[in-house]
Amino acid sequence: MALRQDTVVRTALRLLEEVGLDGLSLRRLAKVLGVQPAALYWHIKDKQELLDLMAEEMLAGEFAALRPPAPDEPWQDWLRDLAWRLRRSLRTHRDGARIFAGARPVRGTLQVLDQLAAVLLRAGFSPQDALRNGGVVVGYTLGFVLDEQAALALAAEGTTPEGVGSALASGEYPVLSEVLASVGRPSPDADFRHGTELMVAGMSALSAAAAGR
Amino acid sequence: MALRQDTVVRTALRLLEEVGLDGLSLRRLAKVLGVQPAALYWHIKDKQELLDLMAEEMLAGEFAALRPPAPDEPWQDWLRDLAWRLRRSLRTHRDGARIFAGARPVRGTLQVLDQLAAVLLRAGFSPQDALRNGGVVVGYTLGFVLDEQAALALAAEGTTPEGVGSALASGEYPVLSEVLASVGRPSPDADFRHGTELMVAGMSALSAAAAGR
DNA sequence: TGTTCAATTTAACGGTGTTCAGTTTGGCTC
DNA sequence: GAGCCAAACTGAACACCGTTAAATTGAACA
Repeated sequence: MALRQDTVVRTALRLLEEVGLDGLSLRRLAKVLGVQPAALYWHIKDKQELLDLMAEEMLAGEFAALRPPAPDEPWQDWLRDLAWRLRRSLRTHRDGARIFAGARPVRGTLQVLDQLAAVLLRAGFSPQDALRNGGVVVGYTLGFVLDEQAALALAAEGTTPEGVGSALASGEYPVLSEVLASVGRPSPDADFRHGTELMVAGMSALSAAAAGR
Repeated sequence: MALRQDTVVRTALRLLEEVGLDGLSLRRLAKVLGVQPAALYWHIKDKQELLDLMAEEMLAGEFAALRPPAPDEPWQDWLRDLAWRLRRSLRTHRDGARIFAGARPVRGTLQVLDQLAAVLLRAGFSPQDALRNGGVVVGYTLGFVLDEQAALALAAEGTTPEGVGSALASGEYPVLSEVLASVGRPSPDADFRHGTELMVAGMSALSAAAAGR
């Protein structure tokens, strides 16, 4: 039974879940596939290409049916939804954000940016602002999930023993530790919601300022 | 003459400029230092620890004298300045954003977050919002420079031959290509300025909404 | 039945992070 | 100055890694 590229990619994504990005090697992947390492090079050019394809596959899951906004749907709602989809597709694979960050611009990304630009244009933004606002959404979401998964990996390997805990307890960051204590353990979902609201509000405010001038 | 940790770190940063993150190996670093590879392990625990220290050193340059806001300085100005400093410190080293993204939370980051929280608190934000808004600034900036340097690396290795050019020309992304054509080559500085303005406007809008309720 | 060609194996090359037992070296005390 | 001790480094090895080239399988087709 011949191997196909997409089974290689899908298996790589499954293996990723077990071993993480740093543990993902072509030799290990080959072993899982029951094949010699060199055989992979028939299906992919590079390890980098494999990572690119993995990034694309990650997006494909969530954006396969990326609907354009319903006729009566406010652009704000559509944009929030897109940000959440993007976050989810990065989050559903271990180290997903790191892979995405290291991948060459993928078909999936371009498609997302394309739709993003289209919707924002129709919402009345200038081409320039449509492009930039789209970039803000993607950039922020990537940065957010990157932090999120870094914290997750840190917690997984040992309760962040000296990294953050003792640094905070050391009293070197008085405001931060007090704020953290008064707020309680933050909820990533709520934090991200805050971020999306912030962006939507910012876009409205900026375009209103431009229009009123 | 004995080696010291900070010469190791500084030399690593210099070497990084030549070879990039993917080309940075301990053996190569050892050769530059005129030392056997194993000697490095006297000064650092891990390659990861070296990367963490490099991330810290990167921030140290720009934030060594991070001034609190002047008494009469609006928080918006101070915040814009901080975002620009952060971006600059990531940009001044090749692959800086990737290193920062892969590093454990560093003293420098915590210090930045601490000051950020302090300033936003004084500006009248709730502890919760101060924390979240700080996270937005850091997350967005990281995501932005990540994209920026990825594009830079891509351009450096060969005019992005099939990656983006042909994909755009293929007509699969009509809106995006038209917008790109009409806008012209975007300026990263102007784009980032747009992002910071967006965030500042968003923060004001959100807190006004909360206050007026 | 013989040929072609996609798909894979075998074998190797040079490089990587990391460990460990031994050796040098510089500064301190006696 | 002699002796010591710990810090700093060497030498050699281990187990991996990505990647390449040539040789080999195996099935479809003429």
